[in-house]
Amino acid sequence: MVVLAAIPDNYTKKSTMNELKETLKIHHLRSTTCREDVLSTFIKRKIALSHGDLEGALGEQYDRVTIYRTLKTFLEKGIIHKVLDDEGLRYALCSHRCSEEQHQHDHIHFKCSECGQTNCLENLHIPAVSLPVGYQPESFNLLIQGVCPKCN
Amino acid sequence: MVVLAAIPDNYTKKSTMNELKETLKIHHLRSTTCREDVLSTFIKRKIALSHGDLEGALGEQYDRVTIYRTLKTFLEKGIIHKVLDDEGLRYALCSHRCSEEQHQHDHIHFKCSECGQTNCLENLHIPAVSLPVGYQPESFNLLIQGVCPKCN
DNA sequence: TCATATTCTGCAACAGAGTTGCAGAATAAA
DNA sequence: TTTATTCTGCAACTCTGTTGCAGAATATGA
Repeated sequence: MVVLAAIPDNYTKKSTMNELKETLKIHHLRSTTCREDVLSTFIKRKIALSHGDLEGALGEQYDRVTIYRTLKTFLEKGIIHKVLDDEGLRYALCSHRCSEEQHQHDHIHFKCSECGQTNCLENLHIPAVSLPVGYQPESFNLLIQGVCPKCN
Repeated sequence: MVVLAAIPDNYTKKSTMNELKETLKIHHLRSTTCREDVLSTFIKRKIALSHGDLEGALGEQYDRVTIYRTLKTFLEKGIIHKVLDDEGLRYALCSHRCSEEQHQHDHIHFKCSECGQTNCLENLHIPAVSLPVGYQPESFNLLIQGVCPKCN
């Protein structure tokens, strides 16, 4: 079955189209050009995107509201997740297989203070934190700010 | 010298007033009733507050804009810091001695999914994360979501 | 205590982010 | 191809946050 992270970099347009449709289908969403374009923008750019970024990329083709609703739907279905830094809210693809029911909750994000881009650091674990008595943790979100390899 | 975290719970109104004025003075800010009230709200509530929270508490006494500007000033002076979760932006007192020049950048925040309150967990360290080659970290921000001792 | 330079506040007006209702358009499934 | 369901665009709105400016309040030195 299709997992987003498995989509190769050098995909052909046709196979991508099928992958996109497939991904939407898995999450019980209708295939529409807007959803395919939003999804494909996330896949191509590989970084966390704000609503503004998407509006910049697709704003002439789709209404602001539609993009908002697409993001909201993708969030609910577990296709993307929120990424927060001190500049505001962005979204990034869920690399692990998430769904409406089950969502991978631990994330490490790295925000570069030079280029401003935010990436998910996959395959990294957040080390255990020993919390004071009484605190029952459910999810962890680590935001690291610094300089990324490209800008280093 | 006065450190905010050192202000006792059972302070008298008068001594608090002096503490507040003192704190503002340390950071080279004029004492105004708005600033004192905002500061004292943070001290009393002990949790991270949004602009909306403060407007709810002080909105009849002060203009929206003034509260925004007070928060901005406090941020710049290192009196408070930003706290982000998936619901948005809040602010919390800096417990360590921060200033305009030097700011303690590593924070652990705990957000309770029951009562919705967010606390800073002082005295806790974020464990070392081994980043991929090329990433140069500068600051760490860990948001833990779960159930707090009060709601447990 | 008073005068003055500096800083703060409130108001008005604005920009941007995000939401809602509704009618018409597009999709999936029979 | 038909039909039920879902999606989209439009209009209008709320909420958050910002800016400019004039008048008010504060700190400082005399």
